[in-house]
Amino acid sequence: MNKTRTSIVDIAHAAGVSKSTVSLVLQGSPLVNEKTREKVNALIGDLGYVYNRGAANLRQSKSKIIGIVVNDLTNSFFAELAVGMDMMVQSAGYVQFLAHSGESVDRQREVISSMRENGIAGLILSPARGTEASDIKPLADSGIPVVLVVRNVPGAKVSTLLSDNYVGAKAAIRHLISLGHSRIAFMGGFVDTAVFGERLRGYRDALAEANIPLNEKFVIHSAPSRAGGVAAVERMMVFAERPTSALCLNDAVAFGVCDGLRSSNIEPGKGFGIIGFDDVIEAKTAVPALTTVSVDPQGMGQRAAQLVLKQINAGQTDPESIVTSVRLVVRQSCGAPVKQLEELA
Amino acid sequence: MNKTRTSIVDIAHAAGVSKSTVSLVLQGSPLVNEKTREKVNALIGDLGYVYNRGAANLRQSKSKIIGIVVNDLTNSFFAELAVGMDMMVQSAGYVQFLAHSGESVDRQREVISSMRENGIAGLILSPARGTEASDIKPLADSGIPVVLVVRNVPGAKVSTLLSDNYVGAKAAIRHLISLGHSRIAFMGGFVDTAVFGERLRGYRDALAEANIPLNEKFVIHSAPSRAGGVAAVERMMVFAERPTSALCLNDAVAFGVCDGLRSSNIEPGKGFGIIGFDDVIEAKTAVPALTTVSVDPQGMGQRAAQLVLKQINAGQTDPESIVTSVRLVVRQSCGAPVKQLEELA
DNA sequence: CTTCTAATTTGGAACGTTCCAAAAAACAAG
DNA sequence: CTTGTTTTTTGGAACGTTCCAAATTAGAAG
Repeated sequence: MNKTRTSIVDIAHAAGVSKSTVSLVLQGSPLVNEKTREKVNALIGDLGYVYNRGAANLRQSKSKIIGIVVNDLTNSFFAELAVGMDMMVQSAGYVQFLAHSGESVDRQREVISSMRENGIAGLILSPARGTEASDIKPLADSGIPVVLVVRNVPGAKVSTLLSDNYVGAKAAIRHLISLGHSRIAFMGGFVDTAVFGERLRGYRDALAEANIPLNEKFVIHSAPSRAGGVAAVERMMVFAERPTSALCLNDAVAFGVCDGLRSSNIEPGKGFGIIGFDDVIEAKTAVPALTTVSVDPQGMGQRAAQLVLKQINAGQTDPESIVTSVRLVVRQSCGAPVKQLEELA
Repeated sequence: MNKTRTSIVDIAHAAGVSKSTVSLVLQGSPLVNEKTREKVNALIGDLGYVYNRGAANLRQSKSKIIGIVVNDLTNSFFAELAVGMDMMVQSAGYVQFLAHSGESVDRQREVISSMRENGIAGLILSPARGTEASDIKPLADSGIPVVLVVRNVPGAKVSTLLSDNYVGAKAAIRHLISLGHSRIAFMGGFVDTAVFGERLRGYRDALAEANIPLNEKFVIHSAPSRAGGVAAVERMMVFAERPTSALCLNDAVAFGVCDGLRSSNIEPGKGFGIIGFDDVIEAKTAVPALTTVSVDPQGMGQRAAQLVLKQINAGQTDPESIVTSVRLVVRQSCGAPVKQLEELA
């Protein structure tokens, strides 16, 4: 309703002091007299003053905004990641521009440039598939800290926070082997992503380690989604010699694989061992409970936020690469005889 | 790296014109000569100038930022809602502060006030449980359009966009009755939310309509989550006379109910009919595919964004209340003999 | 070459804050 | 009552834009 919002000079005038004094009060400076501080604070409440952070940012040429771009919010792994970041960011007194790129690099570019115009202090990016170093370069060059999370971008000279995909996949396969499986599939994912490559490498090496020959047909590509899992099973069913278990690219695929098996009257966890990757919240409550490589997305989000906040505060520091450890959580879907926990470094 | 980012006066100087002219170019004004426009645009590219929207906002005392607060991003219904909003907001040339309240009113209050300091043009709020009208009042009073989505807040004099929970629930129960069920449960949800109340009312009325007496025990409260669905089934299993089907508060609960039934060796869709509410993406691909009341969260998000954008552009308008229609999507989980589609107004 | 009009450009004030150097006030000591 | 010291307060410039009224330039007509 108010034509013009009340500003610092309005309350200064009302309190009979200068705007500088009010500013000092706002910043909690110890320089002001206790009496004036109280008077000013009272007026602030009465007049319904709201601080204009934009103006402050302009003057100080810095901001309290962190940009976050996530490739797919509807995937609960990334949603949890976002929630973790949110927690950290808010409690550090920052706010976030949180955007969803929907795996579109164009969209992502637009969003990043819009964030740039709005003056972000740092950016956390879970890049869309096909993101190139040049998409991030201008931002990074202008001195804004950038943290890449979950997926790496080849050639980008910025900080990264990735999970240990190789070790996780290897541990999962070892576990399946220890349960007596030898025909083990790898399901889901597109070949052009780094995550897929690393997990596949873990799969291969673990098989090699156990002298199990690799059957290329057992690497079944599909969309990294629930629907993709269903599709992968359909593809598998026509094989003459079928796998008896599978490591899935992620939990979404694993759930899809369960769905697909049921459609073919195979009971997941009994007739076929399944291991996922990520450990989203539903993994625990699903039936059968999903054996999976836990990545702790929420914790990862928090760490990413911490990292970017650290870099903002430190001015400019060198890019840092963190690999977060990962652990296999054994539940029912792999058909393990007993419930047991295996920890990894 | 640059000590100070290049501003409008830098390019003005380089181009040998005044800052006003550059500003005109930036705004795409038809007043500037084609030659100067080109020269300026070239320099903008060369010098790596980035527009400072904050400064512009300060001058014009308006902003291109929309605040969005969602109670639970890890619930895929709300995640999709957020994605829908995101699409609309971005394509209107706005950016969004998207925050997650985690069902905490305190958190929500903090977040809203922080958004206010940062100068949002409008707010879309999917309120945390227990939100009161007073939490929104100051914002609305200061003339910032607020749209409440999914959940209403009693006493708040702002626009709302809600789905037709009553009609949807009624349709679902009618369908179960038409399949021959008479012992129908209502599962999931806490009694203090409006959504729960409306859906429950639809359940009651549909039963009354068919002269089926209401068994209070068949209304089984639980958390509105997958885990809550599992819990509800456990509670149900001890009944002497058990329901043969259930309407669930939402899809998450419905999936949990499926999980719970399987644990008790009941095949969802065969031994027990299940209907969800929301129609999240996984509903279609799950096994059995979930019969559910489709709310189209993404579309709802888009409409909410449109509404708030409309109000921003229109200056101040009266609060508007929209109820979005809803339709029953019949799939496998209700045990329907044939696949059929029933449309509602 | 004037004069008139249309097209283009331009200084400065303003937006709401912070920062700085300096002024004013309060207090202490001589 | 000085003088010195400490505490508190204060104008104005600055941040990067937009807006306005006014100035300048270009073009047309006489």
